[in-house]
Amino acid sequence: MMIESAMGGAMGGPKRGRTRERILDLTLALFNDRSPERVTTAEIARTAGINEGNLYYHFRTKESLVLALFARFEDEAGALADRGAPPSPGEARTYGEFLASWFAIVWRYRFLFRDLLALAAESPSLVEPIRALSGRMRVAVEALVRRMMADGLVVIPEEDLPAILANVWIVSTYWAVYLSLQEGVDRLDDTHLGWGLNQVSSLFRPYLTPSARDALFSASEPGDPPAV
Amino acid sequence: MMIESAMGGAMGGPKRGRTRERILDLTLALFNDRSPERVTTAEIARTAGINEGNLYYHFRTKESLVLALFARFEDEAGALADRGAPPSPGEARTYGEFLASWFAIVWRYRFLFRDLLALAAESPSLVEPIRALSGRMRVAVEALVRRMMADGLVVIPEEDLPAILANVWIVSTYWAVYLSLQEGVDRLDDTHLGWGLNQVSSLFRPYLTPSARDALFSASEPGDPPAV
DNA sequence: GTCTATACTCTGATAGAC
DNA sequence: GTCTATCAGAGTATAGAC
Repeated sequence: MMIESAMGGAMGGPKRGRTRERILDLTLALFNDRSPERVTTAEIARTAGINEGNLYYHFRTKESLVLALFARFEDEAGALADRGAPPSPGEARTYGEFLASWFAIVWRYRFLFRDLLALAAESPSLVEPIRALSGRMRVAVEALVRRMMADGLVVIPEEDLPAILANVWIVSTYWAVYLSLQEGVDRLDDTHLGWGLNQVSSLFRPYLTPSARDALFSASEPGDPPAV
Repeated sequence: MMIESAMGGAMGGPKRGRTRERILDLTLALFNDRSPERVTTAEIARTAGINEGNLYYHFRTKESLVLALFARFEDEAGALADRGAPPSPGEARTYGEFLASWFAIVWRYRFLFRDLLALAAESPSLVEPIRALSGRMRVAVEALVRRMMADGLVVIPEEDLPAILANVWIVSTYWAVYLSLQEGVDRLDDTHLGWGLNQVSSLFRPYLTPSARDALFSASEPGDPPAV
């Protein structure tokens, strides 16, 4: 991510110590397509065009691949969470953009979310990081929503808030499963992100103040049906 | 379920051709606890107190165990879906009870929902049944909601309905993951069902007419926090 | 119906030459 | 850094006696 620019000259060889990154990239793609359990190290090596022994030079265990990808994800998600709410509080559109950023990250690393419990069970060292990150996002989302309330964009009874926040987490994590299963979408792509965003924003819709209804989520085109 | 009472006398031997059912029962428990992928046939046999060879007499493949359990689930879910909406339309409480029945079934067979996509990938013969059943429930839920609308319990703009129905599916399927991950509930049990029910009903809450707010979901005690 | 013994395959992982 | 073996273990499944 920030390593790219740190490399010296020598653009000659297509591989310049980048094998590791290449492996991670295509492993992410494979894991997203199926779960890690159903992707073998042999397949990863073959896809990378290298030998299995070589793969194990770069990653001594299969789990370390998952760990490395989680670290990548954590970097991106953490940066977003720390950045917290969007810079200009009054600007309604930015809320939607924050949500869109979060969605894009979750989408990029969606294999992590397909079966979080299984992931935690197989990589116990991930249990705490997962929980921590999940909690961090939960706090960020709550802060965001409270700012929306303070800005008068939305009116939510205090007692309704916890349930809504939990539903935001659930829907923003698992909308893709619904889409691929119920709507028969075999291979999801970026165009379906808008649909997921709409599902989440629909959780807030009944609470929106009239003025906010127009401004909010205008970036994600609320009414869009999935491009199936 | 209805076989129990059909058995003749001979209560002497604890096993009376029931080994198969016993296997299914404990396999369901094991699968619910971890996914099928992480439960071995050896473990199933050991838990059943029988030999592995014997297990293979009753179920020639591991997949047939999953298939048999899905068939069980399908029976229960199908019966509920066909029964459709509750008998007495005017009675608000019955809507909540229908939802509760659905929840109980999903809960009993929760391993099927933990990673539906993986399940479909590994048992291609389940793809259509899963999709069909999922669609059937979708229709049943929509009919239910429309009756609630007709009965004046709830007021939902037509354009909001599709998103809400999708969210009902998503939340009612994956609330348990949120609970165990975010709230740190290690072993979920029936007492947490109320929490899940509340999450789903909270999707309708802002649309409820004042009179319905009191009557509806009174069985599930809306405000209940999870008994963590 | 149940057990013993065994076969076969897949997969993650290691050792060591180049 | 990369490749060629090669291994050990797990896990599904079968054959056949009782």
